[in-house]
Amino acid sequence: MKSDALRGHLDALLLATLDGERLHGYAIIEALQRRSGGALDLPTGTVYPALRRLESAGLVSSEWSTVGGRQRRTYRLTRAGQRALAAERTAWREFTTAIEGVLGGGSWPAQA
Amino acid sequence: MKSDALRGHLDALLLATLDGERLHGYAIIEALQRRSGGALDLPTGTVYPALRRLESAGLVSSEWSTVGGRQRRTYRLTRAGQRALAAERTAWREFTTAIEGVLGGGSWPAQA
DNA sequence: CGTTATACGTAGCGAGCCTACTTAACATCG
DNA sequence: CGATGTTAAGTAGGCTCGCTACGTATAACG
Repeated sequence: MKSDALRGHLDALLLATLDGERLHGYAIIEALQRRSGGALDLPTGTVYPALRRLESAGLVSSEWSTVGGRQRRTYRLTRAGQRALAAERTAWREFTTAIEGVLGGGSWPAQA
Repeated sequence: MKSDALRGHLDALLLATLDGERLHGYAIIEALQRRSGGALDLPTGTVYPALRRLESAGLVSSEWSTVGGRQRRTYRLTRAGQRALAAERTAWREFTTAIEGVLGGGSWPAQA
């Protein structure tokens, strides 16, 4: 998978991963792998800064917890994050509809 | 529509637009608007350089034709371009499957 | 004690789309 | 005939954002 295909959709992925559960960064990466059937394998250098961005945008919040001596920063969605997630899902549907309108028919059977 | 959502999918759009018909740049932009239901309104500064890239990659070829004194560069898919389009369509399906695996269920009903 | 896995993080690069601009022919209106 | 608008093609430069390449630290395992 081309890596710039993700452009503009990363936030939606992260928000969706945190929908309904609290996870720390490393676990988010693993959850993305699992849910995408192995297609998404995001490097830490992609995910951690993105989580920071989301936090400073007020869409997620985080807490430090020390588990077995290791520091883990656990994230969860804020109220605004849940709203943003809903908006992202709508935007995703509009986006795929637009692209598939073009990719779709190929020779394009006019109005159908 | 966020403009960077397009990132990495523009080539697929252009190739698909040229699938089965020969168009010049301006007409490609109009065709994209039409087929996407108005959602895609790409500026010339996006489309023209992209077409040049595709041409130097051997995926499209172009011919100058002078219509009423105006120069029009008409593009069409090459054989390699048709193969690339098929690959792009497959990649698109994989991409959306991956994203929807994450966005999809929300609280994620495990295996279904 | 060395290596691997877990876990977090930053600096800087690069691809690629967009903004802003330029050029040019023709049509229409005043 | 000059001005304005439409069709048509193009380039230069900027900016965003994910990625590569690092660096840090603890625990587990041999």
